Amino acid sequence: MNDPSKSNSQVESALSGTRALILGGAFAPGERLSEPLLAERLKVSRTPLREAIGTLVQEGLVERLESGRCQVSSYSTQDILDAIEVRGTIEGLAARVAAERGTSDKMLSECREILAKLERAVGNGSDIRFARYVELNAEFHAWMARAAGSSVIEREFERVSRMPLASPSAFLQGQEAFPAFRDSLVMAQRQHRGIFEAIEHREGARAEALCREHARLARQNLAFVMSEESASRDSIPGLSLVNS
Amino acid sequence: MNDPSKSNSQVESALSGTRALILGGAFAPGERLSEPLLAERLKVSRTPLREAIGTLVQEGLVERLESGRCQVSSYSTQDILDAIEVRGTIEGLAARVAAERGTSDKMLSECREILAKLERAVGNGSDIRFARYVELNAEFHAWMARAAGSSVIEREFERVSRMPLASPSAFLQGQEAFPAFRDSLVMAQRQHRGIFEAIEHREGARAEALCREHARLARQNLAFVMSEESASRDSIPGLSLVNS
DNA sequence: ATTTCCATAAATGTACACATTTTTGTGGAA
DNA sequence: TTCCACAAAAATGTGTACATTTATGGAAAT
Repeated sequence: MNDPSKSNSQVESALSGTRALILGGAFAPGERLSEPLLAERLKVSRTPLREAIGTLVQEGLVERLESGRCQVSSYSTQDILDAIEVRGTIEGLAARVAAERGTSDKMLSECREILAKLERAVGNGSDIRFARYVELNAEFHAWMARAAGSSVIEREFERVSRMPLASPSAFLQGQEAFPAFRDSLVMAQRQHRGIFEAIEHREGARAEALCREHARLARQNLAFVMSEESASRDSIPGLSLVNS
Repeated sequence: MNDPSKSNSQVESALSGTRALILGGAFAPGERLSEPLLAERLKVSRTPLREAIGTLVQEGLVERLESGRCQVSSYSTQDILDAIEVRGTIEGLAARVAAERGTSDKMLSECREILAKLERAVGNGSDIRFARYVELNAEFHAWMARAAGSSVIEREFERVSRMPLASPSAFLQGQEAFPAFRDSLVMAQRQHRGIFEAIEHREGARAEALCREHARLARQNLAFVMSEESASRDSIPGLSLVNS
């Protein structure tokens, strides 16, 4: 809806195709990309493919070597933790500014509605509608991005949300079977409420601190999916790029 | 030094050329760019020019319309204030992490040297070596980017430093004649010292708060160059893009 | 005078060819 | 064996043509 994704353009096709290949583990971390080969594989010509690769470079999924060649990125666990910290920091900024500068009644009631739906999706904690939760969680975060009322902040917010493996729902795919994740969702929803309240009552510092801590929930999720307990190590998009 | 800028490539030439034209006020804010015309003007073909424009879009200097055309960005004063706030926030994150995780002796002494040079450049406050100060100031900020010891944070740090009109030295060009600016530099140098001390003594919260406040010095500089008192409204690169 | 519509002009998106650079692999010398 | 040089192969950088989309401007109708 928000994303006008001109899905019938060659560059869009190259972008989503390459991204899917990388996140799906079709390349080893550090593996070089060949434009001619990739272009043939994706049925696009090199021109739009190169533009797509440029986008992936700035997203961080691909790195450009000095020679001009590109390689698939490789992340350490620490890299992901740092990216989560960056996201929490920017989200915290957005929330603080939203609180300090104030938010319209219309925005506030929009958020109340999202929160109510989230609570319904979480239910009593044992019968979570998982996919629905992920969708609404994304809505809540999009709301926060807008809440600051600043296009500059919104822009940065969206950028850091796209950092590989740092997105709010990066580790939520197909984990619904694990009780630890359900608990995590209940906790997250409490924090959503807290963040909203802080913004509503113009408590900037509280909103910021809660946002940072909220982002840090992703740490636990990361630790869990990296553990042996989770059989889904390669069901999480992009997790194959994590080395140490 | 740090920037390997392959200065003899066509895309580099297109990039610096277009950037210079925009910052120099060759286009009105909101003016559409024509690839064929620009290409001819810069003596490059459309292929590298398009890549350069893509970079400028992600820098924020150019916006892409839905039709695919591009236009030169237009900023409100608030946009710049917000960008400064974003920069202060990320710099604060870097400083906090540097303090919390600790910084090597080698890094610390590197910074001490930069600070000593800065103090010499500032002198007693009345005979500031302006250009030298700007150069060393950039060094200090580059040091902070590295100090966190995280490539992810360093990357974001550098990104936000490139946001138009939000860079640490965006408003320092050719303002040396004004006493208010000299005072600002003395103040800034005090803050540099404070940030360094906080990092050295592992005082994360202090380092973060000081960084944020340090970035906000740019607000005053902005207010000053926007005032009538400053005759240099169009000697500052990019200031012609500011409307309200 | 204003609006609508259409023809024309111009811009963007894409493919492809070719020059240049980088990588790769082989063979010979230390 | 290991190292170096060099030729072959392959990749990237760039120019350009062309198809398609979008913008422009003027004529006709209201």
